[in-house]
Amino acid sequence: MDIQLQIKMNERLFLRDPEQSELGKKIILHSIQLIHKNGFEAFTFKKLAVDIGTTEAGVYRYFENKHRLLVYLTSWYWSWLEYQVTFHTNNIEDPVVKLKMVIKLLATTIEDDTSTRHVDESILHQIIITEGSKAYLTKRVSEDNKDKLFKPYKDLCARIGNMILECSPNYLYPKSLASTIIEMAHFQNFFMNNLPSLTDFGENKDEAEIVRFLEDLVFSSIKKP
Amino acid sequence: MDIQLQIKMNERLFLRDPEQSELGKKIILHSIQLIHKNGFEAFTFKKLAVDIGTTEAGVYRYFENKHRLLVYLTSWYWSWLEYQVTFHTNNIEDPVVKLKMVIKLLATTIEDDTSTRHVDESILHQIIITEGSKAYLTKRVSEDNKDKLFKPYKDLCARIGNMILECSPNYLYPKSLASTIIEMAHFQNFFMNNLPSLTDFGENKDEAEIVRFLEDLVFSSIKKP
DNA sequence: TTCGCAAGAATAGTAACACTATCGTTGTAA
DNA sequence: TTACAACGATAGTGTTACTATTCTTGCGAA
Repeated sequence: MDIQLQIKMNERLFLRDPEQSELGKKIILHSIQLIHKNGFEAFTFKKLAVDIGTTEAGVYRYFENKHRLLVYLTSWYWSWLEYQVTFHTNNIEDPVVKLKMVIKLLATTIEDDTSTRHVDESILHQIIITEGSKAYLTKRVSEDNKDKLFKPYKDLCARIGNMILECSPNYLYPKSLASTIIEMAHFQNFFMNNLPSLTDFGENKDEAEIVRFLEDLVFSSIKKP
Repeated sequence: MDIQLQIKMNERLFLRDPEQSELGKKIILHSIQLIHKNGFEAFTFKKLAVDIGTTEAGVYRYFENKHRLLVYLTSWYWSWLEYQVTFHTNNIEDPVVKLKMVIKLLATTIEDDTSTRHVDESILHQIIITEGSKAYLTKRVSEDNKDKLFKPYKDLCARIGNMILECSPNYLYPKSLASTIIEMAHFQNFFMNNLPSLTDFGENKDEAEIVRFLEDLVFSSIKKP
């Protein structure tokens, strides 16, 4: 079975749809590699163009600027992750089991998904950990939000919020708890690997411990008194 | 009583100590205003120099580059906040009351502290919310960490972790919970004001609700079963 | 009183970055 | 065959992120 997964992206994210051409796919593939290698600050369209074998102008035909490209990548990631969540929680009745599955998906490094050939999800996951929040921590948030650029993130958050309510209909902060899980799944991972004294996982550097921490956090909070 | 508070900063943060001269203090004061106004991405030493009435080269004599200046500001903020925590929890015996005070200090906008004339803490607080994590979300984290640039952040985190242990000596994740509180105090605030559907506080936009959420999160987690 | 020096002002210069514009080529769909 | 879209090639502009040099001023020690 060789099914290719295509994610429909918000058209405001790009000037020309990168999924629709070879050059476009190369831009996605190589930008992920370059950002992962040098970090978003050091990433430029010039370097990307050289890497691909095209020109700066070529890249600019697809994306307005590098920030938009980052928003595109994060957006793609959250959409893909919501698909993963849907897929892996399908047919599970117990909302507690569902929520545990979500936490695992959020906090565990994913193996590369072969159904999306031009994206390496495990590298993208690393990028989102380090650069993801830069997509919205800007003066442009509100504008970008009006253009619905953060919809995938918000959809995922809403879905997790609903699972929390399924577990515990009276819990007061489902959405905030959902965004907390999402952010902390990434931040605790970053801290564990880079500033370990901010976590309790510095010794083993084991993602499974982050999962346990998050499960403890969530289920203590939503359990009825 | 007119007592001036002076925070001893790590010398690697600057080339020349900005606290020791008028120009230095102006750099701090105006950089806070400019970053708040235009965001860190749009902030440049050129603009800062014009704003102050000096030259680019003048600013470069104090700070290596704008990232270092950001690290300086965040570092200053965390030191100042730890001082606030020490001050406001002094003589409080009950660790639960102490922890509640900390959450309040973290999640509530602080009035300007007149004992530090060249820093407006309430604006700085806003900056840390939006730009704070950019100080460490870089490829340079490990190097900067070796230079102990994040010590104030880590100290605060350790202190809160210890309070958590005072409340509940058997709790398994005091440091991770501490960093979670710190980060979420800021992120939930940012979300509330910019991406409200990621929170449960969009209607009233009241910081007190963030405090209640965090208190619920913390005390549910550390309460013994 | 002047000498020496550090802080800052003034100015200039460079490489990289973030774009924008123009023009020519090529493949393909009408 | 022709018309157009995608891309390559090239050029150019203003800004950013620095570095370097020279000059002025004020201040403390000799």
